[in-house]
Formats: sequence, C-alpha cells, structure tokens
Amino acid sequence: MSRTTTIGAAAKAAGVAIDTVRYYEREGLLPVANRSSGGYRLYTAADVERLRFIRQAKALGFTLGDIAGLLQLQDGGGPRQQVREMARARVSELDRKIRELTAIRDTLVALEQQCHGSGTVAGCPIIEGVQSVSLNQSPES
Amino acid sequence: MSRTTTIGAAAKAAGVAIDTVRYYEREGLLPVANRSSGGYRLYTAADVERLRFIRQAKALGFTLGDIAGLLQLQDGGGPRQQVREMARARVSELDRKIRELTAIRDTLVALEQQCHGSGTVAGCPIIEGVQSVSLNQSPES
DNA sequence: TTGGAGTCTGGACTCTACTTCAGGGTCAAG
DNA sequence: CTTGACCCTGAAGTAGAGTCCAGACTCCAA
Repeated sequence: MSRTTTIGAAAKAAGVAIDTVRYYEREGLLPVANRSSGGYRLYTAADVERLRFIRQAKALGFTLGDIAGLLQLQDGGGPRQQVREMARARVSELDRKIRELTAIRDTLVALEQQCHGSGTVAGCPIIEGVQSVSLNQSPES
Repeated sequence: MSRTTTIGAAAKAAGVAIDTVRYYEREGLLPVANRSSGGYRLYTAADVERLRFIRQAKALGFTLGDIAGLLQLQDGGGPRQQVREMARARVSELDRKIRELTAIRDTLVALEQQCHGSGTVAGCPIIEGVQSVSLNQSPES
C-alpha cells in the first residue's frame, strides 16, 4: 500500500548501484522484491532503509556475511547481546589490523630513513633491510 | 655450478608453498628455472634469497606488482631513489588506511558503549546508529 | 627392483563483492 | 507512434594471489 519506487530510484536513494541491489537480492540480503505489472522490481521506503543499512555496515568494515547475520537478527528480533558481540568482534579485528599495519609502517619508515636515496639500488638499505625484517605473514591489505 | 636444490627444498627454505614458487615463475617474479635431466626445476641460493625477498616484501604489504617493480630495479641496478619513492608511497598508503580503520573502530566503540546489551534488537543503538553514521565508502578491509 | 616421496603439466577452482554483457521488454513524453 | 530512458534475464568476467587436481613421470633408498 505504501508508495514504491523502481530499482533505479531506490538505488540512488540508498547510494548504491542498481546492479548491486539485484546482487543483494540474489544473495538474500534483501527480500525478493515485488514486481509491477510490467515485471519491474518495486521498492518501499523500508527497502531503501535496509539498503542504506547495508551500505553503512559495509563502510564499518563488516562483510556481507556479517551483515546478513545482523539483518537476520533484525528480522527475527534476535537478542541485542548478539549484535554487541558482533560489534566487539569487529573492534578486536580492527585493533589487530591497526596494530599490524602500524608495525609494518614503522618498519618501512625506519628502513626509509636509513636510505640516503642516491646511487643505484646495490646495497640500498631498504632492499637489504627487507630481507632481514621479521613480521607476521599475510597482512591482508 | 653452484649447488642447487629442487623446488620443494627451495620453497621450504624460503617459507613459501611449492605451488607459489611455480606461480611466481609464471608471473615473471622469478626467472624461468633451469631443469635437471629429469625435468625438475633447479634452484640456487640466489633464487631462495629472491623468494625470501618476495615473501618479506609481501609481509610489508607490497603487492606482487610492486614487488615486480622492486625486483626489476634490483636486476637492472636502477636508481635507489625510486626504491625510496615506492617505500614512501607505501607508507602514505598505510597511514591512510590506519587512519581510516581507526575512525571506523572509534565509531564502533562509541556505538557499542551506548548499548546496554539486553533485550531484543529492536531499538538497539548499534543497529540504529549504523544508519546515521557517516564514513567514507569502501574501507577495503 | 620396487615403493614411496617428490615433481611435472595444464587447467580449473577459490574468495568477495560486485560489474559487464547481450538481447530483449516497459514506460512516459512529445 | 516513436524515441529514449529505464528495466529485465542468465551468464560470464574482474581483481589478487594463489590453491588444488589428475594422471604421469623421476628419484633415491632398501
């Protein structure tokens, strides 16, 4: 009964691409949309809210998998406690990653400062330093 | 004429997987290996060094593309200046990412602290807060 | 000589989050 | 009625950095 929009308008209102909306429907993050007589998907204000939620949660670094979980909690009126746990887990993850990147950064800065930056690469402290650096594997970034 | 090892020993010595060594050869990060009479790839200590360099540079967050550039500089005796620039660029990139992740982290922590964590998800400050947060798109992590 | 560990190949597959494509149908304005 | 903007579908492609596979071959020690 509420007013509805087409996919283009909904996508624009939520700040995502049209294809992304269809993709989210396929992936189950959005309910299967109602259709107009001509077969166009129809979106309500609630759908647009949901899209916006997805976009923002993504900006907070949640994966679509995480977001699916969050949306399920919303849909099912699940325990708030669980939302909190997901937020906490995400914060830990972020802390870990920030520490890791900071360590990498500091290492590179130190190497860079040992390099006077003239001549050829032979004996360059940065190149040679890389060999002897010890860091954890796979910074995932 | 120097002693050589098979791919398994080289991979182990460098701390990477066998398939990864072959992959690096395909991608041009390693020279095409000499072969034994039976067709086995043969690796020298220099190859192992190179593999180790790649691994470490990756741990510093350089992409394989970056690393290919670094290796080309090494192979060609290129200007040290250029190595420095790559290191600087990487540091800037890291700084940017660290700032971004920190902003996300702080946002999440703030939301989490507003949530007492009991009851259902309805009205949960974390969920509702996500809607109104303003951050840049695509944190790429 | 035989058995098992190691290696060879080309190609397909993984993951995430989309994006692009071709070849159509729908809708509203003029 | 036509034009142009919008929308539909299923399938395939993208990036990055590998990983895995089957089936065949090689190597070394017992």
